Amino acid sequence: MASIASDDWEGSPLPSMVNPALLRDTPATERGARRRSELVAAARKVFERSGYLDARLTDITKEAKCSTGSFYTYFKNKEEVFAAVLEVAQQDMLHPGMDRVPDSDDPYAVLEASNRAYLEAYRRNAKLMALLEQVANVDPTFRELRRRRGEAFIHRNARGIADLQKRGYADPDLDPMLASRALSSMVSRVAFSLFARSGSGREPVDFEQVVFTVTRIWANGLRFPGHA
Amino acid sequence: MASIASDDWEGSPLPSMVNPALLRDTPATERGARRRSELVAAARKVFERSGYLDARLTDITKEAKCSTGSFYTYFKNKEEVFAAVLEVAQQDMLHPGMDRVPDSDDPYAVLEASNRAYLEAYRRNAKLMALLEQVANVDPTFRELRRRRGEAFIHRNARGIADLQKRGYADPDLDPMLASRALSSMVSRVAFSLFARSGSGREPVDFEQVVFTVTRIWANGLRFPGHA
Amino acid sequence: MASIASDDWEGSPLPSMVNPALLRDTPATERGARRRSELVAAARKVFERSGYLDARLTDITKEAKCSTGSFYTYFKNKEEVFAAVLEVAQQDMLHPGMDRVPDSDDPYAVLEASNRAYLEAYRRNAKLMALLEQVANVDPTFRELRRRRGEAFIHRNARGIADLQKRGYADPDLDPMLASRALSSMVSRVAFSLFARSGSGREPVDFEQVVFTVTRIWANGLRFPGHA
Amino acid sequence: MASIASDDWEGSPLPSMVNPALLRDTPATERGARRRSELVAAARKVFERSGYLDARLTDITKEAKCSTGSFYTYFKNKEEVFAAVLEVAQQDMLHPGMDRVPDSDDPYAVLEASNRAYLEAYRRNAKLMALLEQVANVDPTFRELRRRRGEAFIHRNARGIADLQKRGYADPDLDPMLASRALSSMVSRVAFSLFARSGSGREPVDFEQVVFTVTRIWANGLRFPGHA
DNA sequence: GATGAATGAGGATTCATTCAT
DNA sequence: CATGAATGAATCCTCATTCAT
Repeated sequence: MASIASDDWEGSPLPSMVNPALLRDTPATERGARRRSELVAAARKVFERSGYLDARLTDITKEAKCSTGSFYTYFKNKEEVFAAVLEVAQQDMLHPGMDRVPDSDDPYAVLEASNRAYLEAYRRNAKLMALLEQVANVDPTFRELRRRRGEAFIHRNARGIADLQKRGYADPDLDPMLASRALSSMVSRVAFSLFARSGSGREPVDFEQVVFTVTRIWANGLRFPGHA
Repeated sequence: MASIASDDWEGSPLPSMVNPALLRDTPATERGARRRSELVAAARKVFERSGYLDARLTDITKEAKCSTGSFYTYFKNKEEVFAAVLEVAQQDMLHPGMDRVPDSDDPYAVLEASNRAYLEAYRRNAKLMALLEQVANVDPTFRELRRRRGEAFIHRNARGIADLQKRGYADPDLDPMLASRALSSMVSRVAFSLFARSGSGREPVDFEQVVFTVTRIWANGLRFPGHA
Repeated sequence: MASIASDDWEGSPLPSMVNPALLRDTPATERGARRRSELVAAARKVFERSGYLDARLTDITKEAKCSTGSFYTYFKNKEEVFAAVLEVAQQDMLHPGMDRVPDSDDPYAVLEASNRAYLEAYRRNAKLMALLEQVANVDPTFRELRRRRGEAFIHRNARGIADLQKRGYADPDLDPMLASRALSSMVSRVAFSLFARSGSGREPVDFEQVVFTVTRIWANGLRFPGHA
Repeated sequence: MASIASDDWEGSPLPSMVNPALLRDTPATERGARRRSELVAAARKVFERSGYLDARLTDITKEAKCSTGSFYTYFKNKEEVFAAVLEVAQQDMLHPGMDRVPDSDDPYAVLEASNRAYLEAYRRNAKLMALLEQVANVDPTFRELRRRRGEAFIHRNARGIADLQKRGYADPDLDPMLASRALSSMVSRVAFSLFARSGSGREPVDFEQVVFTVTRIWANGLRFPGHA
């Protein structure tokens, strides 16, 4: 039970996070590769600054100091650059500290480490996650992407829960799938509301306490044994 | 502890769900009132069909069988009709079955009734909720509206949790505010993912089981006593 | 046998020459109708001046002294204005002098009158015909339009030829359909090459001689009797 | 009277069908020659597939498996490749069976053989002919090319007709030039409408019957003697 | 000679909002 | 109050051609 959030895609088991149909061939020359990177970086900057909808293609090219045409050498449209931005971000979101998770027998410890890793990654990429949320609510392609990712997590966590139930470590009355959906949603949503939202007057939260809280509720919720 | 979800606005304590600044005076004549209603109904239909962004004002006037100009007699812009649509929907979202909630001493029963009422209302207005989600991610006004509503719920539920803790009915190690945020998020997000998303291949869920699951996890999560 | 040309649409039996799908509703107000007419007139002028491909929508609106947006109030795109231009032109192309055709028993006289009427109409609308030729070679919609018109004529003339054959007035060895195609093509193509082409160094032709020639060849070709 | 169609260029008396100004020097190396051929072949394929206007230069280079830059080594622009394509096609259009035409005294036999040869060549190169038609209606250079060719044919055939008239074999009332224009147009246009148009629901025609029909009408039209 | 990345002018189209009738 | 025509700023995208490598 190493991943814990739904509606998200951290720890994706797939080689590429985004629909490969949205990605085209790698540039042939090195100059091309460099230019492409510049565009992706510029796009991320612009997206994070202005949001997906308000980002104009010319903003991106201006930021990348290149012509409009060059943009179209590498991407078909805004959707496609955004996919590329996500693709790059995936490197960072990919269980970066998962190795630190003790493969111990203590389900609580595993859960906590897992949650911490997830929340850290989320916080690091908060703006991008907010962006994804925005885009998913606007572009069917990314809505579907988000949905599929979420379901994958829910299924994975559901298997973990079923396993715990079998071993007598979790409330047997709960439907694993539904419980997984509820708990996974909880984590991802807490992350979103605490990190992703550009807080108007949001007071900073104690990160460790967030980890503790979601982990504790998760454990309690399933009735992990031995946590008086 | 009668309300349970965050990021949402069911059970709003405020007289009007939406920023009053967005609402203008009631039309003088009765014909005016009727025309306004027709426009709001048309707007809701169009919004639900096409989404907020893709809805054109002319779609709405066409649906309402009136002229473009008339629209501006009653609303300043898209934002304002959307506020009016929400305003109307609030009638239905407002704890419609809250009366049925037994004001018993059993926190579990109260919680379950509360969750059921929330989820029922959510399901009834699923399309509109999805819409609000979409708009909130696009229009700062509604983003702020959603945020404030959510925080209000979280605060209310947090008070309930603190109270239970005081009475020895809930895990004293949890921070009431954070726990509330987590659990409230869980419910609203489960509702969103099950009801609001136009599921491509979503299999229908057993509504009662959803109620049971979120309630059970909530109770477990807080360690309600006496639920073997 | 009153019509004689193929690949063309003079004397169309249909109420509207152009695909009705390309035409939208009539403007509601009179001002609208006027504006629409102005745009159609402007479009015709621009098309004849610059050709279909080189005509920019802004040229048309500039010529009509109205804004870009107004264009789109009445037409969806260039294709649609062009259809409207054709629609208007049809009034003039429609057997304008057909009444003068003596309904005599003399097939030759009928044929000659028919050819004269056709060629006159063609000459009057020469620029537009050249335009249609150009557009048909570029836009599938109009290619199909031209084809259907042409075939209609060929069929009609084929019936006339078959009738003459039955009455012993025409070479019985000829296949009516193929003969019709050949002769109809001849007339329309002669008209095109003499009138429609913006002649660089074209010397003017004697119109009556053209009428005589195509009629004579047509009659000879079918072996009308009695024309020593 | 060996050639019979106008608006076309079969049987060209000129060494090169296209304006020599459009053709540049032969490549020096053999590799260069091969590359050029590949480009021409690719261009023809692309033009026939997409039409002249929709053909992008990159489509051609992609088809030829070479770089954009290489294209410009051999051609100045689209116009120039198209000229090269025509140049190559000319080999095939050149009266390939003209030798088989019996140089008999029977004008009808000569005419029939000539028509057959023309129609065969047209059918073989149908797509290219449709293309030329398209380009001629768009590009002044090729419009002029087509016109000049057509006029050359008309003149040649007019001389033939005048000769027949002198020998008492043809209707003396006809103006040779106009009659030639009409009859030549007939043949080329029949060929175009039967072979060049990608027929939506075009039923296949009996080729020999086409030859017979146009020949018979031509002969009748001029009043060849002895064809009861 | 070959390559393919870079350029950027140019045109179509949308739709919220105004205002004359 | 109702109507619906008029407006035009604002962007996206194409693709022939050039030129550095």
